[in-house]
Amino acid sequence: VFVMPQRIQKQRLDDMKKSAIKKNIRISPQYCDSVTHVVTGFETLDQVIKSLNVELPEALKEKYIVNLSWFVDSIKACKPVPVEDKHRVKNKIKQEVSIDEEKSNTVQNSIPEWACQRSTPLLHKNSKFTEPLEILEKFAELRDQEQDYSRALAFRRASCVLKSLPYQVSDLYCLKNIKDIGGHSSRVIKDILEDGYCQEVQDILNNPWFHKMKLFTSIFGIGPSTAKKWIDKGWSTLDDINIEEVRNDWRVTWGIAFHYELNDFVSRKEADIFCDIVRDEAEKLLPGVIVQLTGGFRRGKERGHDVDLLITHPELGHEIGLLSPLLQALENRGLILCGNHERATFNPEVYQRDFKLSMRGQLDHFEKWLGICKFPKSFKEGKSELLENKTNHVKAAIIPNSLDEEPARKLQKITSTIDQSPLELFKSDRDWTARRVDLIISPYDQYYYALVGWTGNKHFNRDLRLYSQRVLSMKLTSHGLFDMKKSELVPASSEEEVFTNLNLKYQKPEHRNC
DNA sequence: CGGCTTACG
DNA sequence: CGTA
DNA sequence: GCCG
Repeated sequence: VFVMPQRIQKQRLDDMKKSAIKKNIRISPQYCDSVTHVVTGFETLDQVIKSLNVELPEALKEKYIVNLSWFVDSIKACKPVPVEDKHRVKNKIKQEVSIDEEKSNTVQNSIPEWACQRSTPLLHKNSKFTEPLEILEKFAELRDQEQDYSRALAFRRASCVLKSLPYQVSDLYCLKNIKDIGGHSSRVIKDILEDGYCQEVQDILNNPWFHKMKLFTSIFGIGPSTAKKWIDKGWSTLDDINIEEVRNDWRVTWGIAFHYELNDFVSRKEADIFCDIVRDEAEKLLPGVIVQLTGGFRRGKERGHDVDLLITHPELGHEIGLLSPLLQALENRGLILCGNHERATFNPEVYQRDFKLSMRGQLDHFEKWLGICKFPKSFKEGKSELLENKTNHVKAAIIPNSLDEEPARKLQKITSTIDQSPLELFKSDRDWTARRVDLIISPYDQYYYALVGWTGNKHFNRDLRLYSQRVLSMKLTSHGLFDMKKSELVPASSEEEVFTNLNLKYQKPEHRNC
């Protein structure tokens, strides 16, 4: 037996040779005519021939060219075992090429260039690459310098295309012909393939600045800019934050006080129960109303950071005026902590510029409420009926967005309606948990565009909108689709129709986790 | 070397 | 600038 | 950062 040393770890090679000699398997120190078996770490015959550099490759045909498994089996059996098919090293030149072609063909055929043309499930086979890539995305996003926002996008696109692959990436060859994975992302994937980790990513994870940024930007109302200012003040933890020095914004005030709960996960059960309650209350006010849970939960996630509810009515216009009494009803049930009601503002000035004229024509009914709700702890066990007789709840601060009030007056209104400071309230004995909630009202003729927009995810929307613009010369928003060539709105009466209008295959919500 | 989703407060 |  |  001659064992070719290439592609075999030196220690392993020595160990195996020693074992073989012990078992009376004769090992030849070099290749020669008397050799009957050639053991190799190479995968194809042509590599073997090339490496042996023999004058007469024909002579090889009379010998067994086998892989390490034959050698291992033989050592186990204490004698050279019969050569089976699984042991043979095959001349895979042709096969290899055809596999590669096949791969690149399937890549070209089944991996379309736009994320909105692909199916991207929540669970996929390449998390060990996508998670580090998304660390790089987050880092670039937080760094927030000149081109960083777009660099973040590039990492997200690389991650996104890997999520849509039906197979696990096992070598860099898998990446050939795949778009959006360039030099940097390839290097990250290569590192993970070779070492199991990527040092660049590890450095970010060990970077204290990154952790401070992540902590501060996780506060509702705090973005990269404010977070940086806070770090420059020398603040590192939530306790370092001096509330006196902080922007007087209701989101920040409540966001800091309830940071722990707001960053906890909302379970699907809680979201469903809350959605049912809102639907009940809305139905009382407006029979026939549609209340749809959207966001991550609609995409199949079991946990989320907020609850998004999209509300409409099949009769166009019937949804007008629903939100205020609905919020009142929710407050009467002790469910509302604070929030901001964005009333539809019909501003004639927007008619001054081009296509927006058409987009905004139907915009005057747009209404939403972004806020924090009080979810009774009973939600988690699924006992929603308990909250009916709740009495001892704190009065809610609903901030009206009406034009006759100055900002200062609005802020005063918050503090005057609340008996305790947010922090005291957080520390007090409660039977509820603070949860971020978005309530969105949509007129029915915009509803299916709103449904797509509010179902997300964020990257799916970005991609969908860019695709609309670039490929179709159409402008997509959560209010509608505008054909810029024909200068007209394209209606949709189902979610499927939104995709048809965009010349796309329908993607189920569960497949929009880009 | 330009472009990177779109809209609201 | 921050939110979706 | 990656593409056209």
